[in-house]
Amino acid sequence: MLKRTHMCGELRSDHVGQTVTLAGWVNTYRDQGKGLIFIDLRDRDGLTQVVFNLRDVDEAAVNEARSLRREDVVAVQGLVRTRVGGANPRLATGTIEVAADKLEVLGKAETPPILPDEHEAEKIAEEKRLQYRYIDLRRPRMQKMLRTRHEVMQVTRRFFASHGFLEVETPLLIKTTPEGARDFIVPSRLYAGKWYALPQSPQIFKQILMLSGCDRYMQICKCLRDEDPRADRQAEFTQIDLEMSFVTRDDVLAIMSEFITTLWSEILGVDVGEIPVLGYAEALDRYGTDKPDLRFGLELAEISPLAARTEFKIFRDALSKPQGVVKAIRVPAAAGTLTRKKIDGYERLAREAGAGGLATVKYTATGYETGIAKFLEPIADELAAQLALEAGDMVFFAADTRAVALRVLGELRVALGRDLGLIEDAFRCLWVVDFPMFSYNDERGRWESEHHPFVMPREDQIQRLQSDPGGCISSSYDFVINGSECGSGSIRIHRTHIQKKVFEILGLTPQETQLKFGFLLEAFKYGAPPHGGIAFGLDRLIMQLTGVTNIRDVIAFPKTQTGADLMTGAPGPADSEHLKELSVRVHLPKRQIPEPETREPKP
RNA sequence: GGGGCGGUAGCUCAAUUGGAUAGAGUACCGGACUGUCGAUCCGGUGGUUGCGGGUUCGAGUCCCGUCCGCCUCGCCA
Repeated sequence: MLKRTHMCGELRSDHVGQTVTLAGWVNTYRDQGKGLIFIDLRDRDGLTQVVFNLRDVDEAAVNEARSLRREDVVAVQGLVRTRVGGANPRLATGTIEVAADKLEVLGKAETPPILPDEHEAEKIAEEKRLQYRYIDLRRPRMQKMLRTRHEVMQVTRRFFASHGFLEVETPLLIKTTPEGARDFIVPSRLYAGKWYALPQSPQIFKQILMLSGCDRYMQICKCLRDEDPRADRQAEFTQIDLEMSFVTRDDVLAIMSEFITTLWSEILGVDVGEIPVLGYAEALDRYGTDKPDLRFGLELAEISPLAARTEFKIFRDALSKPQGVVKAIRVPAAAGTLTRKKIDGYERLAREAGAGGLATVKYTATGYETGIAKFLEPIADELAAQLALEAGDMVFFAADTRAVALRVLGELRVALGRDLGLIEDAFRCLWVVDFPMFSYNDERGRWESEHHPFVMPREDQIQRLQSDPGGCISSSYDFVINGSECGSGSIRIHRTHIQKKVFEILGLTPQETQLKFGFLLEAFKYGAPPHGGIAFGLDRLIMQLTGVTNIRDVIAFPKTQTGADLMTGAPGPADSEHLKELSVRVHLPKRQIPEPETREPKP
C-alpha cells in the first residue's frame, strides 16, 4: 500500500518539487478526455487537486484514473507542482496540484445514495443524512463540528485539571431514583426481576465523591432521560459535570465564568466579557423567561397601576384575578414595518401561549391609533412616559395572570426580536440565580423541586422551608447564553436534617426516604463538607459555538425524535433466549408496535 | 398522547379541476474534449408516487387507516 506522507489540506507552494503521497476520497472528477483527468481528493483536512496526464504517466494509470468515481478511496503518489491552469482561490491548496505517477484504489465505492457536498447538504432530507451518517460526516462542516467538539473537550479537561479537579468516572448501571425524568432501565440477569437505571446525571455520585474527600470532581459523561426529544434535546446527551467542596455560590460562579470565558476565547477567539448575574424574578419581569436572550432589548413593562385606571374590560378582568397583571412591550418603530399578517401571527402565538388575545396599539405624533387606542385616553401621557414611546412605535399588551402574561410576552419578545432583525451577532451570557426551591404541582397536589431534591436553600432562606416552602429561595443557578440554558447547578444540602426536611416537603414518607435515599442520608452522617457544582450541556455549548440550531448536528451519531438510530436500526428486538436469561417477558399492547425498519442499502 | 408540516427516479424537486406514456436538474452508464476546478457538450438507463384499503370509467391528486421524518405542546427533578 502506498503510505501517506501528507494530508489533503496541507500542501502549499513551499512543497513544490516534493514527491508526496496522499490518501482520501474522490470528491469530484473532471475527465478532460484523451489523457487528462483531474481528481479532487478529500480527507478530513481539505481538498487537493490531483492531475493524471498521459504526457506524464503511462496509459494504464490514466485508464484507471478514468474509472474513478465519487467517494472511491484511493492513494496517489506524485510530484507537487504549481498549477498549470492557474490557481483556484477557493481552495487552501489552490496554488498547487499533485501530478500523479502512481494510483492505488484502496476502496472502490458503489454509487453513493447521498453526496457529502456542502451545497447539497441543506437540501438532503435529514432522514437520509442520518441513515447514511458515515457519508454525511465526510462533509467539511461536519468534520469541523467533530473537531470543535474534540477541542471543547480538550480545553475543558485542561482547564479543570489546572484548577485542581479530578476526572472521575461514575457508574452507568445505577439505582433508579424517583421523580425527575423517566429512567431508561436495564434488567439484571443475576437478580431476576430487578432493574438498573441508566443515569439521568451523576448527581448523587458526585456528591458522594465530595463526601469521599475528592474535593473537586469533573467528568464528561453521558446522561440518559427517556423523554421526547426536541430540536435542542436528545434522550442521550453529554454533560460537563462538576462538583467542588468548601465553596459558596459565588465561588462556583466565579470559576465557571472563567471556564466559559476560556472556552470562548480558545475555541473562537471571542471575548464574552463580564458575565452578569440576574435574579430569577427580575429575569421573568423584564424578559418573561428564566433564560432570556440578551442580544436584544424589547423589555417587558409592568403597567398594572395605569391599566387599572382604564375602562378596558380585558384589563380590568385580568387585574381582578389573583396574581392578575397587565404587562406591555414597546416595539420601537414597528408601526411601519409590521404587517397586518405578522400581527395576526403574533395574536395566534399569544393565544397558543395561553392568552385570550393580544391587545395592540400604534403610537403616532397625534397619539394612539387603532386597536385599543380609545381605552388608553385616561392614561395616555403617563403610559407614553413610562414606556418612553416615540412616534412610529407599537405596543403589545398582555393582561392575564402573571404566569400567563409573562409567558405570552416572553414568547412574543423572541418572535419580535427575530422578525425585526434586532438580534445582534454576538454571544451574551448570564447567570440566573435565586430560583424558588419548589413549585406547586396542582395536578399532583404537591410540591415539586424546581431543580432537584438536593439543592440547598439560600443560607438566609433555610427557616422558610418550614414556614413558606413556596417562597423559599434556593442556591441554584443557571448558565444562559443567547437565550439557551446551557448549564445548571447549585450548592447542595450537606446536612441530614435539611435533606430530610426537603424530602418531607416533596411528600416522601420517612419510609420512602429511607428506602430510596437511605444510603445518601447515611453518608452525610460521617463527615460531609459543604459543596456545590454545576453541569453544562456539552451539546448545547457546541451548538452555540458552531452556530447550529439542531442538536443532531453536533452529535456524531444522533437519534431521531422517536429515539431510533436510522443507521443501525436500533432499537431492535431481543431474542427469546436472552430475554429468558433476564427473566423478562415481552407483553405488547393491543396495537402492535412494529419493528423499526432496518435500512439496509439495496443490493 | 395532542397539534402542524412533509414523504413522487439513488438524491433534490415538478406534475392545472381527478384525465392520456408521471417530467426536470443532479447522480449513474455510454460517447466527445489536454488545463479543468459545483467542468462543459451529446445520448441513454432509471418509478411499488411511504404502506394498506376505499370512492371513481379513471387516483401522485379525493376519503379512511397506518408507518416514517421534522417542528411543537405535554414531558424534560
